Amino acid sequence: MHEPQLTMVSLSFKTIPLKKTNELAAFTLVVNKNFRLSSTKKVPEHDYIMTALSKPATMTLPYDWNGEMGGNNEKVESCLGEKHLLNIFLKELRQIDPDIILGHDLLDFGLEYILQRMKVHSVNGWSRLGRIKRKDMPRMAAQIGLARAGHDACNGRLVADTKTSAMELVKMRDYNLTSLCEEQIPEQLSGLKPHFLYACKNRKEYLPEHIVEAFGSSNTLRMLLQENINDCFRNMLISSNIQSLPLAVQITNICGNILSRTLSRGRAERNAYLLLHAFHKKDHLPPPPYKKKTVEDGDKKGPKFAGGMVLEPKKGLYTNYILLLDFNSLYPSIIQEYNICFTTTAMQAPPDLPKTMEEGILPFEIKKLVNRRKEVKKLIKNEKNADELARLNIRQLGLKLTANSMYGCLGFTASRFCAQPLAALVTAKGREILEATKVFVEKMNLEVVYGDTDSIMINSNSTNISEVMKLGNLVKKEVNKHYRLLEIDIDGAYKSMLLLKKKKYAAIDQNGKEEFKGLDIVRRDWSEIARNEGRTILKLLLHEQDEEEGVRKIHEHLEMIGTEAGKQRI
DNA sequence: AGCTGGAGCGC
DNA sequence: TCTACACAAGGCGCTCCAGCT
Repeated sequence: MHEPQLTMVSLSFKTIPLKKTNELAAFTLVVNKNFRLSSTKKVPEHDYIMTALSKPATMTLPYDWNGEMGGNNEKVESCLGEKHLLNIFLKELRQIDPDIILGHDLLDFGLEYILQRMKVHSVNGWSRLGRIKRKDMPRMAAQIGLARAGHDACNGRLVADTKTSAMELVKMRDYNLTSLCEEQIPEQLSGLKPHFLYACKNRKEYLPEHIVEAFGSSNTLRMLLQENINDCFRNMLISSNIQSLPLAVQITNICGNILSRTLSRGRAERNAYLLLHAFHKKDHLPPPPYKKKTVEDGDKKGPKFAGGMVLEPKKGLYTNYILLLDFNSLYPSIIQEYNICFTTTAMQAPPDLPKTMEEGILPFEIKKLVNRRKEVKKLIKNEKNADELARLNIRQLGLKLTANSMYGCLGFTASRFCAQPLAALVTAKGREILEATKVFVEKMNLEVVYGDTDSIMINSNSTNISEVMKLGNLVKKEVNKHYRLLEIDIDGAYKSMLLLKKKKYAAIDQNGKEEFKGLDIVRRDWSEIARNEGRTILKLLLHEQDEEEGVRKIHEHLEMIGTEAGKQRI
């Protein structure tokens, strides 16, 4: 089917303090009338920009304000006050009639806020936010403790929220717009001017008092509005960099759910749709929807069943190669290997393996996802066209994410298909497999130094990488003999490793790449200096093959830090 | 000294 | 046809720290 051309607006706005709340002071809409949801293009396109500014209740506009941005003919629509501004906003929205609204933190804040301001001024046309004419506003957070009314009001349009999408797709410390710009806007992009990209990457944060100050002169006001315009482009750049829209389309195609919900809600609902379709197709009655039996049942803190196994680490500094093996997609594989399903397995504790030979619906669906991904990967190998390659890559990612989220949803009490006995059975088999692998590897006269859930680390007692890989291949071959489709693979080899505790280690791999896991230096609750110095010291230790020499260098470095700190230079 | 609860990681 | 209700939401394992008895 031909993909439709859609209209997208990127929305950004600024507010200014007013009594106990904030008043809407300005907004920008960047409009693109040729947007394609599946496009993997990295350079955003737009047709025009529209900016409007109001004279806030507590402010005056600069005496020489002429409503112009200067330079490139960008006009600013100047309004008499907030209500006027809101009406202009609705008028524009009506004219543009966007299919997609893009912005940062729109779902949990932005849209709700705008709706709230419309309510304050009793703005009549509020339902123009969406595509259904409505009389009564949906109830808002202040009334019922929820912040989804703004989204609800945008019915008929997709809301693409860079914060929500980034939280799902990329691991970061903070998801505020400034951090997203730093980390998710590329250094360079052919087709975009470097200085513009640089400006987008380095966002200027406006605190409420800075916004007030910006109204002091035409120049500073123009700078404020320019930043607001840039925020629109920033969101476009971030969105295309994390590819949240094409990925959402893929996931929605895979699961058969609703696109707007892929963009706004959690993963359990997508899984539920996939399974409901699967049950229906097989003409099989799905299990009754899971309902929490008691309040404690769902809300009680703490684990409801046992999870993965963590092997006791043999602590220490290793300067031989440590071989790293792990099972490919352990939990999805276990579901297939043992035919674990609602239709095959008794819901009981302790759980027991199914006796039936008939393939369950859950393993069948996972198998389909895995096989489809294999097909896509095959295509990727032979594809030369960059656009098509990007599209295929998104597709395989969607398939992988969907397969991997199945187990999580089995254990999730709010899921339609919550089945904790099944989740418990999956993890029980996982523990059994890891333990058996450890015992088996030790029987090969090899030393297992650590392992977590699906991985195992073996001391190779060798400093020769090709020898180590040979050993790895041997272990892999032997372990894989035990299973029908479960598969262990070589993940790499650590040239040196400092193993401190469960889930805490530092290492350098065969290619010189550093890995720091769980240590204080990767935790944000430690000061920057402690993290940096810890890192420096670990590098000294790991890169220095001679332990004594490493320790000497560390002492030297710490002396230096102590002296510098004493002089208050740090 | 020992507990509990949470934050923030790893998988 | 109208009103009230509630809409959020992958899992567990392992330190480590603060706060308490």
